[in-house]
Amino acid sequence: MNKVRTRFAPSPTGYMHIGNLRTALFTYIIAKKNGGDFILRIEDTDQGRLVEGATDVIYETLRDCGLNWDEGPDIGGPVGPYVQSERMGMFKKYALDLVEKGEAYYCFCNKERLDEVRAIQEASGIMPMYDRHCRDLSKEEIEEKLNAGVPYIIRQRVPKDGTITFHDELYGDITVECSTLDDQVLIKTDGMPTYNFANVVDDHLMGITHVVRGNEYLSSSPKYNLLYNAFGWEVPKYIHVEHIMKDKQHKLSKRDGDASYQDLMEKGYLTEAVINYIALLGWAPKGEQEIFTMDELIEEFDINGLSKSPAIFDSAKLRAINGEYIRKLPLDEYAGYAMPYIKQAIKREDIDLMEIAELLQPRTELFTEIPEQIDFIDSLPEYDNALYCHKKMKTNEENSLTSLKEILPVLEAVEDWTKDNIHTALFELIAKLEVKNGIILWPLRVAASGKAFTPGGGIELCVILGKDDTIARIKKGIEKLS
RNA sequence: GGCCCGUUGGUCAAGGGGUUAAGACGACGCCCUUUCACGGCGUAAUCAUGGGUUCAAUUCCCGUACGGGUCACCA
Repeated sequence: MNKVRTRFAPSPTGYMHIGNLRTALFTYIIAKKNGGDFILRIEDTDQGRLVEGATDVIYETLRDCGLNWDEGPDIGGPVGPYVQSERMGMFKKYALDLVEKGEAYYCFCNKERLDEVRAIQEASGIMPMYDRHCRDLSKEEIEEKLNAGVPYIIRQRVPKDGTITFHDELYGDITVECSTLDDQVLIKTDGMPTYNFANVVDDHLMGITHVVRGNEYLSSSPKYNLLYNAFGWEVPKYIHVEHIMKDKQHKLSKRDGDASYQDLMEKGYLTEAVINYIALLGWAPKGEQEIFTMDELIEEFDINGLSKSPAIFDSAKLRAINGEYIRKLPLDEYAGYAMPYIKQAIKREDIDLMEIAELLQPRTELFTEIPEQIDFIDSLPEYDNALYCHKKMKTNEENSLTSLKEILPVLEAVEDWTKDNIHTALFELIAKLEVKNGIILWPLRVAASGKAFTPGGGIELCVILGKDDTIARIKKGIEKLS
């Protein structure tokens, strides 16, 4: 049995769409699961879309994600070149070979005639298709036009009737009528191959055994098969994967700023979490485990778990997975990611940032949200007295005022401002007053932060803010409530 | 429009002729906790629809609706 070889063949657009990344992931996993090779081929023949530095985006993203290729433009390999623009010269002879076999033919129709034919077809409501005007030209006619230098293209000679069946590993056998298939162009007027033709030839020449690609190619697969058959080449295994959608109707799109790997990185997601999440989008593991390392994914992956319908991208789920990854991080590593965001919100210098990081870690789902979580530390925000009212704590503005007044002298009396000492002092107060913890601690939190939700409780806030600031904020609270 | 593919809770989805139709996220409730979060425990679903086939269909077949894809000398 041949060694498994898969390929990822992106166009360098300067942008790594999340759907493409997922295709790359599955492609990589299928190769590795079978002990095979993962090949990177850059399809850069669309001059119109060429973007400076775009290939680097592909390299960086793939490397970040751990999708390391065994052969590719930068590292070479036995079946290079791996950049499609450098392969352009080699296709014509394969097309000529097909002409020789009667599987393809010269077509001398010019653009004008083609447009005309199409216009008529559209007007009469039939599917636009080449009318096969040049399909049966005699040898002499062809000779003559060739000698006269008439521009030509080469078209595939699709059978006029009968059916063609191809097999997809996920969808099974799919059969279509040959009569619905166009005599597609293989070689263009400029002598260059069309995408579909180049793809078939490249995949064969590179020994690709499993073609993993987006579902949009499902419809053109019959033509691919016809081509493989015409050459007498072995057809690779096809695995068509469904799209990732924004909602039921719309694909994830560039303009919404949430469709690329880079977008997600900017939003504060971890690479591992993104990979883990997109693996789960449109693929279901056998067991109940959901968090996977790359090695585990390779181990667990099974084509049968792939979904045949589009999946909607759910950022809430991604957040949750991201949070899980963040919580598992060792504190120093967490701090490495979080510190820039912490520093963004905290400018005062009497704060122990590491302590903040520790408090923040179990409460972080997105690094980018850190600043707003801790913006109360530098300066107490304006807040509404309504915050003092908490039904479960049974607090209201009145008893909060009383509590703050009780708290003030107690905290002022704390000499050594440590968590333990503050804790002891406050709980002695709670015992003395014979009230529930929340009666004292909820007002304290609100007065200290001006927020209902904070990293850490009232006591932690006291420690972070320091004695002077804490006292000042309590006084402010008393003032507001009076 | 022709052709191809699909349709299980708000989302990702398991399952696949007889089941209490998994699990996760989200939501809600409770417990734990000095609040939030974390953690723990719960609650919520006539499997798009109409016909068959069958003792029995969410699972098989056909139609309908809805959604997606594709119909270039673009990749």
